[in-house]
Amino acid sequence: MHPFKKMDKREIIIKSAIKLFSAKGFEGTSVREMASDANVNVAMINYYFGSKEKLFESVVEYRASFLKGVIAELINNTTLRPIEKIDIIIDSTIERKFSDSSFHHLLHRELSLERRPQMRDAICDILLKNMTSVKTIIQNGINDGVFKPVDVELTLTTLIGTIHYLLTSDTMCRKMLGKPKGFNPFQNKRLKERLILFS
Amino acid sequence: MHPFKKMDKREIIIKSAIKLFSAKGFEGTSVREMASDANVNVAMINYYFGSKEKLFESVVEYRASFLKGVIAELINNTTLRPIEKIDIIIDSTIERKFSDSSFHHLLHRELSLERRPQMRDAICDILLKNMTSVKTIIQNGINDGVFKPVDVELTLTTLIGTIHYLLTSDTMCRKMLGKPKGFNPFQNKRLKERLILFS
DNA sequence: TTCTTTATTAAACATTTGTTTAGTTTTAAA
DNA sequence: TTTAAAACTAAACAAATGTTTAATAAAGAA
Repeated sequence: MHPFKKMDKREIIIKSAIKLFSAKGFEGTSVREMASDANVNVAMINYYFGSKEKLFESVVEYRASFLKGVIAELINNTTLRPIEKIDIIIDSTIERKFSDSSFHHLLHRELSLERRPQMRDAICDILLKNMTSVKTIIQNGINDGVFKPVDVELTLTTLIGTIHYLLTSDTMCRKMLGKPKGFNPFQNKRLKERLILFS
Repeated sequence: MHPFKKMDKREIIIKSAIKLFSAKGFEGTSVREMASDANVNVAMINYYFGSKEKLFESVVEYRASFLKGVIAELINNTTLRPIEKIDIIIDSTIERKFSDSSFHHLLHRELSLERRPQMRDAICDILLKNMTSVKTIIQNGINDGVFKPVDVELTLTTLIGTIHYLLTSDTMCRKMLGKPKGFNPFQNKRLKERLILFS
């Protein structure tokens, strides 16, 4: 459609979109806000992306392909022990999600809305892919007798659920743990070790 | 402001607001939608509530005072064992949240938005009250030597996080567990028992 | 009844929304 | 340099938004 397009402004717009969508939600952000944040004419958004919805899809696409490489490598790795693999996955998941928690919020907020179901399913499938991979690693650990024969799905759900909850409800968590604003619960070694114990 | 107001239509509007806000978010829902859903003139919303934001506040207020009684009773109860109290709390929390999961979504979606910070803090404090109570129950169990001396805050966070996650990401969870749409993970006895084990 | 307050309505209001148009500048290959 | 595609702009567009207004209907007390 735009075979000779420059990528600069496209990417600038996407980055502004990530920032504003994350902070204000889909309907809460106007194309004019995003345009001015990106120092770009309003019409550029429709020029590059076609519509606001398409821009959102591009945002998800832009961010979606970051973590999958880590897991893919670990699956085929035979030198690392299963528990070490889980450790790495937890580490990188936590680090990445926390370093951009507003995007994490955006994702799960849109995931919970009834509008735009095709978008929700697309996001779902992307996340599900990584989960299935982690499931394989845990299952391998069980088969090798390294892990206790736990309920794999529930273990995984508990694991992700805890991380997810700590991120989405950080305000509440901070209050509950009596920590000041800006406190990163995942920098707490003890907490991470306890999370790992569940596997 | 409205000393002789009838409560009928007010409540009808609030119920429509809960439904639509839950499904479409704050900005995603128009006052006209809510008015027509409640079979009420658009102006009635501003007449009764003053503004769309005030209506939202009323919605939160309307729903906020439902569960706190259960926990308050359990705190003073001396016949039930701590583990039984936790069981009851988990049961009622799960049942209530799942029976109206769309409201749960609404709450945590608005909790994650940066706009309307005073509203977010109000919601936070309400939820925090119940949590602190549960914390007390767990702590009592530890002091009496019934529970292992676990990390109370983290245990609680894990507990709530898992429930929260199962609710907010039900679509994904269902896919992960390979269950059909409409499957209620909390009807699964085994899952509930496992959750209780964490305490 | 009369009279004042409350409830309700349809219409208009001013903004903001996403999108398009029509025109201009830039770019780069021929 | 010429030329055609791409990048970009300011302005206008139609639709939807939250809110207000002005008027009327209903209700209840005097």
